[in-house]
Amino acid sequence: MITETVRVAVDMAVFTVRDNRLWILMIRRGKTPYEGMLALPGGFLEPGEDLDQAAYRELTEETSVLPEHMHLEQFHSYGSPGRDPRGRVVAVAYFALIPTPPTTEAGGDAAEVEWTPVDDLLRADADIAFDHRRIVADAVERVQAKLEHTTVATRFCGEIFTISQLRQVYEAVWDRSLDPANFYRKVTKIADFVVSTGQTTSIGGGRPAGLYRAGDARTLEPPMYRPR
Amino acid sequence: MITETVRVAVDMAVFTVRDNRLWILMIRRGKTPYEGMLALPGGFLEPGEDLDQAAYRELTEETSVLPEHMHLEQFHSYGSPGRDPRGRVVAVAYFALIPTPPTTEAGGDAAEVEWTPVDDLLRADADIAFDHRRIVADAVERVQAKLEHTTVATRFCGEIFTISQLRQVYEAVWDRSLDPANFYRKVTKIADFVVSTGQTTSIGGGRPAGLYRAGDARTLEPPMYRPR
DNA sequence: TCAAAAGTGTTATTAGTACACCCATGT
DNA sequence: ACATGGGTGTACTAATAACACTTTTGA
Repeated sequence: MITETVRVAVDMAVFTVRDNRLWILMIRRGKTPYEGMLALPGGFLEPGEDLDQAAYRELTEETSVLPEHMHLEQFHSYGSPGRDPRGRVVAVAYFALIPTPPTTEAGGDAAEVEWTPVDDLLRADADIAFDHRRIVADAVERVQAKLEHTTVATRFCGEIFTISQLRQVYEAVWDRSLDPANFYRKVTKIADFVVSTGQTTSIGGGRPAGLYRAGDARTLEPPMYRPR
Repeated sequence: MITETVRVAVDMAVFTVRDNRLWILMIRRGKTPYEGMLALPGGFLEPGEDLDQAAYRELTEETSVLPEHMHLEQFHSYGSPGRDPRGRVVAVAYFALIPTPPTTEAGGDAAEVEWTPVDDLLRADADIAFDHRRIVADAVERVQAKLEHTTVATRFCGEIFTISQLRQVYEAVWDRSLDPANFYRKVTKIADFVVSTGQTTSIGGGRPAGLYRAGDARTLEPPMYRPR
């Protein structure tokens, strides 16, 4: 049988929500190929390492976020023969959801890290390396679907948040505006999605909002269907 | 940097529906490791080959089914360091949905091919090689979810089918019984899910059933939510 | 007092569920 | 005639959407 050297890489699509928009962490490439273009952070699988471990390692090389405050999930693998001009690379792609505001750590390449609004990035004019435009688009779709029947939206918020902030997460990811009243009722009625802390906050005018933290539920019962 | 030889394999979870049950195609292993145990069909990625191409090649080595009558989709990759005792193997797993009754082709290993009901296979007593029990379980979950908002259930039927046969597919995959009357109305109301051929059939007693073929829709609007 | 955001009430519409009942065939 | 599955009617229930309205703060 003919053999071919294949390398396995892990590519990360790291998302956060800020200013009512969905942002993704990209790297400005400093060397060929695709020098000067935007690419997803990532790296090669190391000996003895699980895929999930590699993804977590790559994530912590770029950001400082505790495991319990984020969501990390594999979503697709990419292996077209020509996807990397340097050789045969199969990329296992992950997405991560982290709270806002994220702190970008000085990990050697820190100066090249760029947070970018996803909608801007996916418009045709952005220069994106490799097949990473497709990977980003796939990741966004997966995250949108994930918010419908899981509780991962809370991973975009900090430990404590208001229902309004949670709604802004849904609005940013789905790119749709939602009725605040109906959203409030639905979210607070779902068992163990959010739990009240009893405290209130008064940032940004208006009646103070109740403060909540993420509950123990991992799936939404019933789901939050996005409007069509 | 330390390098390690990694091989990329494609593993296939091939499903069909027969006798109101979901079946999966497994291989009885003829050599070590895991000799005599059941494993998913699969093989290594070949030079210059895309992942989807490799999956399709593996599928046609085991079954004879035309691309337009099946559904083939990647769902997860598995890369634990110890998952294959022969060395480092990252497996990209696909599921395929093919019509019933499937014809198993004589592909050299034909004698070792075994169609197995999924529920039997996942009961604890079955001997399954590698991490393939987990892969099968993941595949089943993905297929169940897929039937909710896509039209792939029609890939289990032949070119022409009755609404009742389509319902039996849903019942087998979801392992739940559905109300025939409500199912009929819902399915026929969704635009381009199924289209009537104008013909009827009279297999198995009772009033003859209308015959339908799959429509052009790929997503279900509205979705078919499985009962909780 | 006014603007603004939080949260509650109310109603109309729609989707889902249960099940009675008629239809069209083979035996 | 009767059993069998195909297909229609209909009433009940639950989820959704729209929006008026009250509450509680800062300015």
